[in-house]
Amino acid sequence: MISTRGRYAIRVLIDLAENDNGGYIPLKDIAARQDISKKYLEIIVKDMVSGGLLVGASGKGGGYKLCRKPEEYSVGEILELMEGSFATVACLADDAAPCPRAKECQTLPLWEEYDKITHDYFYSKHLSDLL
Amino acid sequence: MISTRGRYAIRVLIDLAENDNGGYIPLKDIAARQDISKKYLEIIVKDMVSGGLLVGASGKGGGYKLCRKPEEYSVGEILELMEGSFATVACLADDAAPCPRAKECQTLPLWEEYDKITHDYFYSKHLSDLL
DNA sequence: GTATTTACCTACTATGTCAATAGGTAAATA
DNA sequence: TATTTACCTATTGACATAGTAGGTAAATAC
Repeated sequence: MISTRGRYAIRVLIDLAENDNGGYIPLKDIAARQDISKKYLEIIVKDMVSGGLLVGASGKGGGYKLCRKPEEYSVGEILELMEGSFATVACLADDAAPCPRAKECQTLPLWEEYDKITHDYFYSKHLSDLL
Repeated sequence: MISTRGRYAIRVLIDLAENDNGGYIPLKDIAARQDISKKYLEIIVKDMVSGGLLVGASGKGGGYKLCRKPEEYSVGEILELMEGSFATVACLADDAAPCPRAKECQTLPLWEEYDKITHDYFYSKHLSDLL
């Protein structure tokens, strides 16, 4: 299940793309337009900055703006950054302990194929497709 | 993320299919072979019986057995029963309150398409494919 | 008809994650 | 100097997950 972290991140990027005026856009405005708690968005946006999805500037006239063109953001990259990974079962998560049953596990290929479908779908979609 | 409820349910069905001897198989044996807590499996298996995935019989010689042929179980049906639904975002869950933003939401089609891909994938796979 | 084996039932619990909130400090501009 | 903004640390309530504990009811074997 994709959480608010990933979903809100995408909405922030859409908002920034559609309200782009060349300068920085204050989080207050984004939060108001998107009807999301500004305080909660701060946490999410902070991770987006450190993850290289956008840049921030403090002080008057500050705010956030995109650091790439919308077609250069894949949805998969955004979700993977915000959700950790989109592994659909625990044993395929990035930080999972190696499963001792993996070799003979009859369900593993099912999850692996689904993970691949998921990966391919979200990496084929870009921010520009959502505008 | 698919939880142990759905994953263990599939493993129980695989175990029953592969150890089918025409009669009932005690949960104790399934739990031992699959290395899953029998107590926890009781909860899962109970829901599988009430959901029509298998039948149980009490007493000596009792246990569980499949009530259909393996090719008549779709993975999608199993997961949907055990996980509630496999909606990938909260606003598409079966019990979700209608989202006031749905009409103008620019991300909704992204999630809807992914939900459809997920649905189609899991309903195309059957227990017989996993044996 | 008693002992044994099995399913089936209700309740409880530890742990972790999610979705925030609270209350600040630092930086940049007017 | 005042204002606006990002940025930082800590805390919280609600809920889900993955179990555990301790029983009762049903069916068969002897």
